[in-house]
Amino acid sequence: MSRAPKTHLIRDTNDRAALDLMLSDGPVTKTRLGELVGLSKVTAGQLLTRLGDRGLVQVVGTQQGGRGPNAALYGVVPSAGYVAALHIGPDQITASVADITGTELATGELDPHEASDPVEAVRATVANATERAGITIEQLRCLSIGTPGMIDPRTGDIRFANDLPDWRAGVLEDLRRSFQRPILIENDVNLAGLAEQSAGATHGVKDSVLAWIDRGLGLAVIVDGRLHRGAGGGAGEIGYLAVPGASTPHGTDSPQHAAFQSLVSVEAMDTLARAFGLSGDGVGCVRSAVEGDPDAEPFLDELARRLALGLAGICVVLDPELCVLAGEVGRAGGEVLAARVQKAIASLGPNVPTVVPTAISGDPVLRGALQIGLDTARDEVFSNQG
Amino acid sequence: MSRAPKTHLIRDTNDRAALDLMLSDGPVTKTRLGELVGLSKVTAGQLLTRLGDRGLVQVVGTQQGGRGPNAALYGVVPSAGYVAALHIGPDQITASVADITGTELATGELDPHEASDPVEAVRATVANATERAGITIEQLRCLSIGTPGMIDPRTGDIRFANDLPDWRAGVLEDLRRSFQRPILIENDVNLAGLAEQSAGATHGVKDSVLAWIDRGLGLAVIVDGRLHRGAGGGAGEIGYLAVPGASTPHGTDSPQHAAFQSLVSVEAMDTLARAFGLSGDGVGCVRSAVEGDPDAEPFLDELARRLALGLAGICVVLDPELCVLAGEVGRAGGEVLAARVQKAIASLGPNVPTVVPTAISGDPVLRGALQIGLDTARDEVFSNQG
DNA sequence: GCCCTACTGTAAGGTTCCTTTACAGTTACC
DNA sequence: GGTAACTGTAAAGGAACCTTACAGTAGGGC
Repeated sequence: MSRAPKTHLIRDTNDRAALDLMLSDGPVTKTRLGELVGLSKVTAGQLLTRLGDRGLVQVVGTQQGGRGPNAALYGVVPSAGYVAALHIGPDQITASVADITGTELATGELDPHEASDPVEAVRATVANATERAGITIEQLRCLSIGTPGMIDPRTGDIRFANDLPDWRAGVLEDLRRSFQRPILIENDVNLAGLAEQSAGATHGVKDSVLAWIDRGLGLAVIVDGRLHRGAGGGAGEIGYLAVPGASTPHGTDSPQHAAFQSLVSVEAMDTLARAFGLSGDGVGCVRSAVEGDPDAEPFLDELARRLALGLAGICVVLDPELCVLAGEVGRAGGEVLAARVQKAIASLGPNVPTVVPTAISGDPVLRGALQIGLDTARDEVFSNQG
Repeated sequence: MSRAPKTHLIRDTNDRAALDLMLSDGPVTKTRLGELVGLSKVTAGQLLTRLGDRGLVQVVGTQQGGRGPNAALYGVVPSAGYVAALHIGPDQITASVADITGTELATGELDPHEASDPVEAVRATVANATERAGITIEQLRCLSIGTPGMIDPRTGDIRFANDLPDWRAGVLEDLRRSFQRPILIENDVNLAGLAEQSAGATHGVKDSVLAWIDRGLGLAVIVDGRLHRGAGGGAGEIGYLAVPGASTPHGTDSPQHAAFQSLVSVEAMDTLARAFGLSGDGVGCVRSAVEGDPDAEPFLDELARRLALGLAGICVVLDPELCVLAGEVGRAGGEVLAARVQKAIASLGPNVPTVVPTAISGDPVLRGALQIGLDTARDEVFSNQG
């Protein structure tokens, strides 16, 4: 350990606790801040003066009502820093810009086919969003990016993303060089899991999983309140999961033709719907079934059974408290599908989680990306090192 | 956050860091302690005086060599506390007594059929071990117990243990009443995983799993350096894992006839050995194969293939860095089996951990139980509350 | 054999950070 | 109009750590 003055540590900790508190609970008075952080009124006042001098907090109003003078309310200065978050999909790139308080200022979009390479695509989308937000790219403290594929947790770089041919190892370095600031790349499903945890169905739950059922299949694993990425960033790649009734997967081919992926996913469900004599695509049939169409009932049961086959294995390994169904299929299936999946899991093993549909509105991947971007931006802006 | 004097926290932290350091690195001088904990020589001296007054550390010798006066070496007082650890098996109960430094003083054994109930069995075995260690039961700060079955992480009580009919919910309460001190009950496979992590193959590894292949089948999941128990304590009950090629499990029957358990385990291997025309039991055949018997080769290959079918699913979900094969089969299979399992996993999915045999000698369950017992005893003895 | 260097261990004084106490000033309620 | 409850600041104090200083001890070089 460093021989550094250890007493600074406690002040830094208190400063950061106060900032986090103002971010989560909104503006507070000196006295209330002291109570919440565990400091005396006097020390809380000194703390706020200090943060005010650094330009991080300001008086944002006065508290009305109650006896005595109207206490000043202190809040975090929104312009202390900005972040940009992106969701990279095969056919669309979405960006969102927010200030340090987490307030979303503007969004931007781009068709990736319009850009020659990832760096150009990111730069164009971010430029679009920052312009609408009325800030410059230079004011961004951090860029966070959600993509399909596997990210190496050691380097933070992409290992491979099947659906995005241009996004391969080295992209991180290119982006860092181009933007000259922290860049975070994270798997899209993992980000959806983080979004669910910070503002959705798994909020406050220690151990949970989020199953992403869409074109691809994925799983976000939350253990003890933290996202588990795995040694090589491959945790949750359940498209490859061997499931009884599917053909045994082989090698590291695309999971499209392997295992769990062959049973569920949007494509597999289209096929399944036809097999049940239904018209329309799989997701449409899920919606019909949820809305009460009796013809689509057996189809929904079979879908629940298939999902349970894979999820039961996951529950046997992890025993999560909660299992969220997300992605287009999870959202379409809603409470009805979730209840059936839970029942089917119960028939397959001893560990039965509560199964629920996602509770995030909007794009959960973008939301999660914003989350991790804000986390690192705050670490940077609020730290006393700079 | 309590309004309590926050400044005590830093002193307590330093005291504890010093104690942990003396436990892991052995006796140290004042000056060296200061360097390692990050304190000045003066403060380190005050710290040691304080801990000496509390009877926790003492001078255990002097450092020879080097200039100047021979510095006094300070170490933790072994008699500051004792713990007992137990491993409950269907046919044998083993106990081990250690002092607060982790030095094992004595062991004891008992045939559980000699005792009328769990409390009696534990009391008799512990009495045996403490007597041999030259201490009394009253000197024990904590008892830790490893059993098969599921433990509820909320209450710490047993939910059920198929192999131990007398060990059921309520045992924890009975033991607490009888011994009037902290009692910890933990799943045996989880304890083996902890032992492996603190002194075995997964030492220093953040994400790992330990597969226990014996009469029963189990998995210890270590995520980010910490044991993952699951919401209901059911994480790692992989006997129920659905695996292609095994019959689909059903309900919460004993896993004996279900899924992964039906493919591997000592009994399944006996059957498998006969099917391959081998004489002797399954474990014996594993040993023969490892020692180079060509007739047993195909048997070992099939065993590795079966293990990989289940482990591949686990790797797809968790992507561990290391996978340990433990239990009687894992130990017998050694490096040879581990290498084949790793190769087989590589053919089944994208996440391939390093597969190794257990590196713990002796009873890993007892070792793990001692570990958690020492952890809580130290928390208690070293805390400043009492 | 002597001196220098490097180390131990303690004493004295200083810094940082937080706390309590005190008080002047402000507002709501009775 | 008085009292109670609150805000915000000033002054004094305590807890924990730090540096500096110094007396004393052991090894190494000449």
